[in-house]
Amino acid sequence: MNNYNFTAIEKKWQKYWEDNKTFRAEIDKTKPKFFALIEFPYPSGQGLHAGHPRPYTAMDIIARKRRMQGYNVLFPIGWDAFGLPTENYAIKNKIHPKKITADNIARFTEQCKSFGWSFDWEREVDTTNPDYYRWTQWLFIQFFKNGLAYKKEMAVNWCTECKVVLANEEVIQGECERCHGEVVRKVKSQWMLKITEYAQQLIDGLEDVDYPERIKYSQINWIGRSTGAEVDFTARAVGDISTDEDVLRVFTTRPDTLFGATYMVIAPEHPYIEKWADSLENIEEIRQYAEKAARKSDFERSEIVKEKSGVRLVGVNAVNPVTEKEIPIFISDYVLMSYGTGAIMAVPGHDQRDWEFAKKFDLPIVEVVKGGDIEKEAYTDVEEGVMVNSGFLNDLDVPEAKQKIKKWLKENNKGKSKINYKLRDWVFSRQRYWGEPIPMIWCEKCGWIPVPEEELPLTLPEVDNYMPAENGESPLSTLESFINTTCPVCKSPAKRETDTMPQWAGSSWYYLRYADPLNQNEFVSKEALEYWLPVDWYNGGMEHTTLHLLYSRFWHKFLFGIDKVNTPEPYLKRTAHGMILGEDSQKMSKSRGNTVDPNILAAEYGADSIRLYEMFIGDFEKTATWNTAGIKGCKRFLDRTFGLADILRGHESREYSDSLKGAMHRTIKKVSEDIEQMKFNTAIAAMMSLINEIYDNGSINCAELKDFLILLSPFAPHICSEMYEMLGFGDGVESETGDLKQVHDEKWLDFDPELCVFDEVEVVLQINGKIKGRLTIESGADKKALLAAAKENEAFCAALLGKEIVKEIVVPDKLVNIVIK
RNA sequence: GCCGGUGUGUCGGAAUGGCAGACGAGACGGACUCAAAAUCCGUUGUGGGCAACCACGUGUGGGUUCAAGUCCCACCACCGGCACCA
Repeated sequence: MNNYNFTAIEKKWQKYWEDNKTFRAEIDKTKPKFFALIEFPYPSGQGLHAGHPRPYTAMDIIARKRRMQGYNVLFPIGWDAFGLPTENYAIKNKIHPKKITADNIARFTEQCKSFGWSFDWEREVDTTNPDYYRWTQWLFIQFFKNGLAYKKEMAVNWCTECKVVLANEEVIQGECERCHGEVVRKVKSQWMLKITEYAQQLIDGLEDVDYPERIKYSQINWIGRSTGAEVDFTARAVGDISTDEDVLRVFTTRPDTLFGATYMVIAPEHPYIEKWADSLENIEEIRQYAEKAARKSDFERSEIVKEKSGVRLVGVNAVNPVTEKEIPIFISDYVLMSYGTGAIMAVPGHDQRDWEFAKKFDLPIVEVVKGGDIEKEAYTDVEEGVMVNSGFLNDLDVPEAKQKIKKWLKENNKGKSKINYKLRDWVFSRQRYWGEPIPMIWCEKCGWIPVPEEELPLTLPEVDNYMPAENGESPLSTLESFINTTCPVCKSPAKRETDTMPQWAGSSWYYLRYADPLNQNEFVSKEALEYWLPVDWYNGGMEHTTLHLLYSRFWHKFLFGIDKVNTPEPYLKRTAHGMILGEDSQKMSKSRGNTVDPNILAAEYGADSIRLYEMFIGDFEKTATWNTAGIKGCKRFLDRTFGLADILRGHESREYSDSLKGAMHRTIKKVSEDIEQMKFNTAIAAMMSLINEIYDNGSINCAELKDFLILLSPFAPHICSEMYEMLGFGDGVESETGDLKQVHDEKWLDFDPELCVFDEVEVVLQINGKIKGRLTIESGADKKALLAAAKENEAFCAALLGKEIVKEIVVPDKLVNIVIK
């Protein structure tokens, strides 16, 4: 058998698809639409790597199948092109990032096209194109106008290497996600987006979408809802009744344990510390502790997890609102200013951290819930346990006590029920060049004013040096011509914001732009929106679950709220693929030298072989280890597919032959169902089994080969198109020559469930669960017939002879098991 | 520490509670060839036996069941996420 000439074939069909705009998507209301989305790539200088083709081929298979099922498919591609690596490369090589980006996109485009993915290339978007980021800026202004973008002085994560502010989510174990530089805390004025306002909606919305449980679960955990109560304690200087009482508010999930609160702890950054400075005898010690805590990154703060540290505020005490006893106040870095109110009531009997702290500082531990041994550890069980030492709460169980104390707090104006979220607002400012300029103007008289929408895009100006300024500000801050402007409201001199947006900005709404990428008047037209949205199926990486996926859901919910989009959720269905590791089972990286260039392999084995291999490598949802040797099996399978032409018996047959009919129907069923569940590996295995059976059969007829090509075409579209044309398949299968007939114009195949079953099945005969023989019988035989047939089996009978039968288990088409004594 | 996931031949991996190892890779033997590659045929979990066959076998230990890779309990290892969240 000759190997097929994949180089020529793949070029030919790629050119055909491009010339004929085969995969162009246009609104057609006579057809159901299907919006298939992949995570658009960051066009890095390294080019496509082995990880890209896996998710892209997977969605391509689904998109191609949907087209054959009669859907009008939108399957777009674009470039998430702002970002640090490009900027760092620009700084190092003194090349404009725009130029680098253009080169990278050109390279990526060529590489993507050589895999034959059925993208609509006319809808390409590029987040760095002013026609695109004009609308990213416009969207920011909508956030601002609706009170969801605000500036805030805050301690931020500062990467000492990149000299840039990072979002909490970009800090990995105290290191910068990108450069692994040390991250410390630094106070800066930052633009923030109020994602917290959507915390509840982001949780609730998950009920209506088809996401895997593990994704819903991580998003819910990330948002971190907890229900409890805010309780107002009072605090005042010791022995000085003339001073005013201050209200020290805490958040607690255990208001039922209020009688056990024997001290309080506030965060080192708590504003009351300076307010109370005059009353505090040890203010210097307190300030020193606070300063030390501030210098530590969150990582370092959490590293000292075993040993609790803190300083007592000498001179100010608090009063527990129910016991009315005076209790001490401490500062400690285990209390975070960013969560709750920055202050806690400490209940050492029933919270392990408080318990450890109390042991260290020798503070009273009071049992208020019976059930544990608080000498040894805190008793935290809320399920069973009865209140004690708790005044009017005594003898209630925990849930009852929670209800009663909340009522009491409300009636006595000492607090109220409260829901808290771990989710924090999104730091949206970057002091970098290669990002969308934030379209805001600072006017001494009018405050922050957005750039008038008709002046958008606010384009990135040319600079000589892309390096952030030494003080950490954006390179734009050194550009007088950019900074100086006039206030759009009062026309007096004003200054522009010099921060740019984070990379997540452009990717938070790109799926919307795909619906209407060339629109110059709106970010997307109503008509396009109503036809194409929401996205029907979005596949991407697990690593974006709590970042990109949550951010874009937030933007979408905001837009839904101001009536700019028509659905509450952007994505109906989300799936996640596993990563591809290098041959050494390590994450692929240039420094490890274990990267794989899929284009080099495609040149050697053919794009269809690589597509197939990446789908065959293992369970799509799990990480997989690359093994170049494994491609051979897929290449052989395609060679054998091409060889089917040699054993084709004429062009007459319109129906499957008796010898292959069952196998054909079974494979159609298996492949159809497996694609829907993204079990591509077993779908391919089924087709391999079928081809083995065809070769065992010795020949194939025209109906069988044509349908085999239809089935395989989403996986290996080039070879299938070629054979389809070569063999003259199409409307009339008898044609010998054929015009350019395209396999993807065919209808996807149906199967007959009745024909999927085998005529005969082998049934296992067991005695006490041990296999004693096998029996071939027509499939579907009922229990009685099966048992009777089993008892006629000689070896089986012999084993049963003279034994007492206790039980007979018969499973049709599977087994007969007889339990004997 | 907490949460989630995974653990099956030499390797990648299959198995609605019903014949473990589909499919592929690799290896070995053979055919073709001057030879090699490619291709084709066969063998390939472990131990025992000339054989048909027998015993054992899905991280470890227990349990449920006529029947467990699959369900339950405890543990171990690895991978990923989170890091005192009141």
